[in-house]
Amino acid sequence: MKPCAHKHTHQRQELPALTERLRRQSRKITGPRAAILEILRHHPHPLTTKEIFSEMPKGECDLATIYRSMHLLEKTGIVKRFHFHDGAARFELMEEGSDGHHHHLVCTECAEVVKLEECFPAEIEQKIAKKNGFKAVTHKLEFFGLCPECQR
Amino acid sequence: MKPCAHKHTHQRQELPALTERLRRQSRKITGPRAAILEILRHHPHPLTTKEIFSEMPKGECDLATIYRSMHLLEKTGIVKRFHFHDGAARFELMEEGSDGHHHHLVCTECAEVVKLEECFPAEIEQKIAKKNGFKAVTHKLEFFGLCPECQR
DNA sequence: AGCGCAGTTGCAAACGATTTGCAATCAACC
DNA sequence: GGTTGATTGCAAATCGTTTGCAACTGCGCT
Repeated sequence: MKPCAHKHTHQRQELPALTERLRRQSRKITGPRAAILEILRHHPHPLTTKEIFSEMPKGECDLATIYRSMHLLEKTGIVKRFHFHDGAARFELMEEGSDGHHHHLVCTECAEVVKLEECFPAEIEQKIAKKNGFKAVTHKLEFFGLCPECQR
Repeated sequence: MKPCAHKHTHQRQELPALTERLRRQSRKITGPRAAILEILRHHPHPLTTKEIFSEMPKGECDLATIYRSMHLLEKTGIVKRFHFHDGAARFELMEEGSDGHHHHLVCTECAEVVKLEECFPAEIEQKIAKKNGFKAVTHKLEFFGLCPECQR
């Protein structure tokens, strides 16, 4: 996996603000959880559990703990889970308040990830829902292609 | 998993036509492969490997063989692989010639699947590709919601 | 500053989907 | 019908993830 060189427009969220969101849901701020949030704060891509694990100072916590934490963070709306081509789930910090719905453009070669503003047109989604009698319709959408670096 | 009652507009592909596509790529027509194609022919939804396996007359072939066959059929363009919410890959027969690109609307409750005609607007996809300097961009898109049956 | 306990953790074992090594078997061409 | 490389069955391995359980620890209460 090549290093990625694209620019990030995120403003990084502060750790206290993040732990506050946990605390507000009467969840404990533990070492592993703080470490995970720290890592996510410094990596503006979706990270796999394994990647988070290996970023952690010398196996500071158990893999199982990370899996459990990711479920908790997802449930409390602090991170969002994504699936790309391989089997592993990836996680990204969510800004507070936003529903976090967005999509990615992923390089099939080097796995560089660009967060996108574009989304599937709501009118068409509604039409699809109505035509088939479905309710509460959402979608999963990811784009794949060759990034500038990998096109040669 | 409830039985699904929606109407299918597919015209079913003939088995000889399917095996012919295999033969053309100098692949052998074996018992397991013919059985898999037969099962896919009669089930117009995306099926998991397990589902194909259990449709098979009294464990006629090994699970590993089905996995291997699905890779072969995918590589030769006879089936297409889909991923829905759960971990398991699903497979659907592709019509010869068509690139088979299409999407589904999946009930989150009963897993009913509707094949969709709608697709992500090509102009927007091109704009995304150009804006980020990516080439050969495609997308994965699936819709999820509550089907009419499950809305109560 | 200390207590108590529900919430958390580590560890190891269990899991489900999928892959693989290997020796036996078979489809397709001669 | 025989040859042979492709294909299969079987069992063991792998990968991502989950779980049972006993030990441990935030943090609200005193």
